[in-house]
Amino acid sequence: MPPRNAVADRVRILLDERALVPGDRLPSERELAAQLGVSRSSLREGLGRLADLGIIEARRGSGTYLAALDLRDLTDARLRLEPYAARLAAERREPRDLVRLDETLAELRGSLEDRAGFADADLRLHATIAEASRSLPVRVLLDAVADLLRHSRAVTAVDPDTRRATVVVLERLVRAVHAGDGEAAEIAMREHLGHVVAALPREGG
Amino acid sequence: MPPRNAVADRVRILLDERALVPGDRLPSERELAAQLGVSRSSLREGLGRLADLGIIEARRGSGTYLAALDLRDLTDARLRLEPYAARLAAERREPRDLVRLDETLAELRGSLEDRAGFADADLRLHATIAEASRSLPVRVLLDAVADLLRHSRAVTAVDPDTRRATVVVLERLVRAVHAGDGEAAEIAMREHLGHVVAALPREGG
DNA sequence: GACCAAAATTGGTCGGACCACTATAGTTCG
DNA sequence: CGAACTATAGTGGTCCGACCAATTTTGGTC
Repeated sequence: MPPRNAVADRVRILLDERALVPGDRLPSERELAAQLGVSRSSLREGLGRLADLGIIEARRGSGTYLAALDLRDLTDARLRLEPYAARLAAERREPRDLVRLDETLAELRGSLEDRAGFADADLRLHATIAEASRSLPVRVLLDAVADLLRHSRAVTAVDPDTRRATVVVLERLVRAVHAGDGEAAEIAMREHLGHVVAALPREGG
Repeated sequence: MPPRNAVADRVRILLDERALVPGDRLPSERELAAQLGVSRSSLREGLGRLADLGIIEARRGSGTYLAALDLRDLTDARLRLEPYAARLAAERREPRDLVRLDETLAELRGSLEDRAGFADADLRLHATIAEASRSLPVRVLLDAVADLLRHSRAVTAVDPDTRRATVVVLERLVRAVHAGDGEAAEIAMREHLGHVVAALPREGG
């Protein structure tokens, strides 16, 4: 997994807590650093990561602002990348990947009534698939996708029934990875993301 | 376009000049900063970007090392993403995108005998497509791809004839974007990348 | 109200200090 | 002589305070 910046994650959480919307201005770097209890240097390292991802935009002399993100575009991009990652994972996975996948699947089954926990386990499953693909580009790109996703709590199914359906598809995906069946894994992932698209909030009519 | 770090680019060039191979150790941060004439803080900002991309790996107490990159994996990932970007570009492009595409195409035609210049213009064309897609995820992801690509001079056709063939396909791509024909743009991009795959150096057999 | 200059605020860069960890060279001991 | 241990120097990671550059706000002037 690419290196992760703890400060970036904390900033993410903070933005989420304050329910900032695109265009909103973040607190100044000095203030944010104070609030998080880290130095401005470390904070800037985290902000830089978010800026590289296009999540925030810094304007010298003015401030740092939250950028807009179209969930449909993000899901469409995932729809192109992740089925490929699933195929690679099925073809290249190693024993430790299968163990992690099984564990994560168990967590998913145990979090059917816990939306946040379910979303968390879902992210972890996707990360494991990326890891198992043994492809640096895939890992880097899907890591960026995950970072973008973390900014939208709206991507997880609201009702438990939908979550149950999700688990069924993911079970099929994991089974395919176990079996080394790249084709089946790719199809399962595509179906899974198709459900994500369907659950997306409507827009513009 | 996502913010870019000038220091990261200079480090990239420096690594390229010294012909470092995966596993090689980079100079220490203090030394590298001195060589580039920037502060260690700024250098670290650039290195952080490269580390996020998985291009380098820092080991505390030991040093920073160049990671390995499988060009085939990278091209396969592009093959999934870029045709989609081309489709979006055809559907969403604005007049200024078309102007830039035409300019870049002209540069390509003029650099048939200049391998480095050709590679440069090629990268710019792909960046313009990403920009024209008007999709933040696509721009972020393809920007990362471009960063990974910049580490491999081996991706450009060696002989002028192949470059000529490349231009023909890219002309078709640009024409499709002009016409707003997403399907044709996607197909053209796929064909273009197919040629890239075919030109990849053989391995392991 | 319009315009302009000064001041405050903000992101960007810098240099230095210290910490945590590693690798290496010396030293000691069996 | 070799192995185990111990300084020691070197490395990336974090922090701090200062200054620079650009912008925004403020206050005055007409």
